[in-house]
Amino acid sequence: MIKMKDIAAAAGVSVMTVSRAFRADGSVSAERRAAILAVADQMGYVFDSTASTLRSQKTGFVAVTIPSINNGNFADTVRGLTEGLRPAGLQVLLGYTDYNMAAEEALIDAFLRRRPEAMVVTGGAHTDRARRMLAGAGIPVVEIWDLPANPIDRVVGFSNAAAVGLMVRHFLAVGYNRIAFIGGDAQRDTRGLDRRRGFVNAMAGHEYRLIDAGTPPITMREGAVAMGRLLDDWPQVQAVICVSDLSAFGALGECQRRGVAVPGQVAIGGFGAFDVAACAVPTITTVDAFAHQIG
Amino acid sequence: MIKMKDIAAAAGVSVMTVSRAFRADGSVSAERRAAILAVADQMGYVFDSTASTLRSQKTGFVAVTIPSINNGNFADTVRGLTEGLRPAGLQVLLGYTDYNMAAEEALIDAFLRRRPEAMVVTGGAHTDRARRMLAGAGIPVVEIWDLPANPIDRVVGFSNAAAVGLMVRHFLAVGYNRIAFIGGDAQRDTRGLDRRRGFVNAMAGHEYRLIDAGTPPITMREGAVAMGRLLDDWPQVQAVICVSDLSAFGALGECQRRGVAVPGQVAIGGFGAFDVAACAVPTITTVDAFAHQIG
DNA sequence: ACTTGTTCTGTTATCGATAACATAAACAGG
DNA sequence: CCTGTTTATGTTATCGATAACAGAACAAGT
Repeated sequence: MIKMKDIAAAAGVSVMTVSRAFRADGSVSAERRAAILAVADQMGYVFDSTASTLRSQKTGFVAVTIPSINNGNFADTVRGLTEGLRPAGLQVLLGYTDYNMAAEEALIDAFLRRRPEAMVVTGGAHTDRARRMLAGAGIPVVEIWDLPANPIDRVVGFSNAAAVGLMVRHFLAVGYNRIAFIGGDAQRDTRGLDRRRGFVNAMAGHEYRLIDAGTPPITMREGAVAMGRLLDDWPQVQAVICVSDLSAFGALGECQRRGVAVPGQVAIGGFGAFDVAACAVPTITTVDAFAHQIG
Repeated sequence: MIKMKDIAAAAGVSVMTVSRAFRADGSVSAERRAAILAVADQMGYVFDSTASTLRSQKTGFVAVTIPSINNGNFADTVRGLTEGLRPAGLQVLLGYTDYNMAAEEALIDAFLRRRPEAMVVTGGAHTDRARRMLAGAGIPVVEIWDLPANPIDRVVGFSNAAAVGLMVRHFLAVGYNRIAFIGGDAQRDTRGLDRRRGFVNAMAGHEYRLIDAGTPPITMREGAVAMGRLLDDWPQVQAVICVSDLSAFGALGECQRRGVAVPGQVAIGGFGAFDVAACAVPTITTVDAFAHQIG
């Protein structure tokens, strides 16, 4: 592999001058710089940022962990991050945790070895070791999509509980009193848990049911299955709030297959303002978390 | 920041022994290794892979470019890649191109500077410079989701044209003769273009329409708009094939809003076997590209 | 006792760039 | 014409780990 030394020799300058020519900070005369870049291009040189990184202690990237890449909300957040970091010359190093705190810990560990200049993690719940690693990394840490009780460093998020509370109050105001919540089990998805908690709190004094749809992320299919169970167990249900629009869409489909009128007989709400909520017929009531702006 | 030298001093061994202890290749006696790791853990040491990378010339990651992260198909492929590379100790460095060859070139350039051990790119169409960079990088290059006429190196893909041809023949066999294709404009998404080409070829001798739904990726909303235009212009249409399940779902919604029976009056086909195709009521005919297995 | 091999640890040089410092030439102002 | 400043370039040491080589201690086989 060709390196700066070779370019320097071919261009008749020192290695340092080549290095400066690549940095484009104006400290090399214009014609010399052009000549160096031409030589480099002609020789097929590719800048080696591994060496640059070691000496300058700048990796030029920000590590980001999200629960799942197959989720339009987190994808939007990552797009926002990528766009926001680009002007600063920073790239996003992306990893996903599968809604699993142990996997998150392993990912954070692996990322920190690569010396990111900042770290963005989704949610405020982490293993103790993960918290310690993040706190001791000496870089900015941002927790997103949540409002942790004791944040590690910075936070860009919202209260998932309050957001669902809003929807519950909306449904109650419209006249639905018997409402169910479809969500995942308690172990993993803490944002989903917060939403459930928000639901339970807001439903105080009203009749409600909680349907466990399995292990997060709850898919469309799982939403449909859960909706079927709900309709079997509690036919009087007037409205359903699902942990996300995807499960809400599955629930909607199950209603349609059973001939249950939506929203005439049962109203359906979701979370996340996914495209599918707006394009479904009928549309699904949802909460927009402004995923892109979080990024 | 604490480094190996500090661990070595604290543990009373040489730096090299600490390095070996971290590699866990059995070349350090078990008790000494345990002692070193204990010291490192107690001192909060975080391995610095930027230095390791420079000396060993191994970065431990594979760079992957996909058109969009907000797409279940590519997300599945990335999951497959991540899982497949994990046993080899390799991580995925992910970037997205927004279906834009110039952006892809910039991304490939940025990735190659970081010295990935292999490179995976989606599709077989690249700028000349991107092709040259990939071919000259001295690492394995894999083009996926396509069957390029002249591959750069390795290929894991399928013929998008042939896949849509299958669906056309299926529709013709079922008795639909007037079929339309909803897809993106010609400039960017070459896989979408291939699908359109496959449609046109398979429809030879039959009446068909091509609806331009805008710039890829075609969203659910754009699919709905395109379907509206199609129904206005060509009410006799019997079946529609969309460039992906997302636009197909949008098209389905438009039919439902207009009271057009699906599949009674118009049949709808998509591409990609997204969850939404199976959960929609009625379901959407689709083609499964085995996205996870490609990864 | 001697050779050979295995296991464990240490020493030195190095990966490819850049920070920090040094210097020569050009320039400006009095 | 001199001095102080700016501009453009070069020299040296260094980032933090690991490859390559070397050697000591010990076991096993002849």
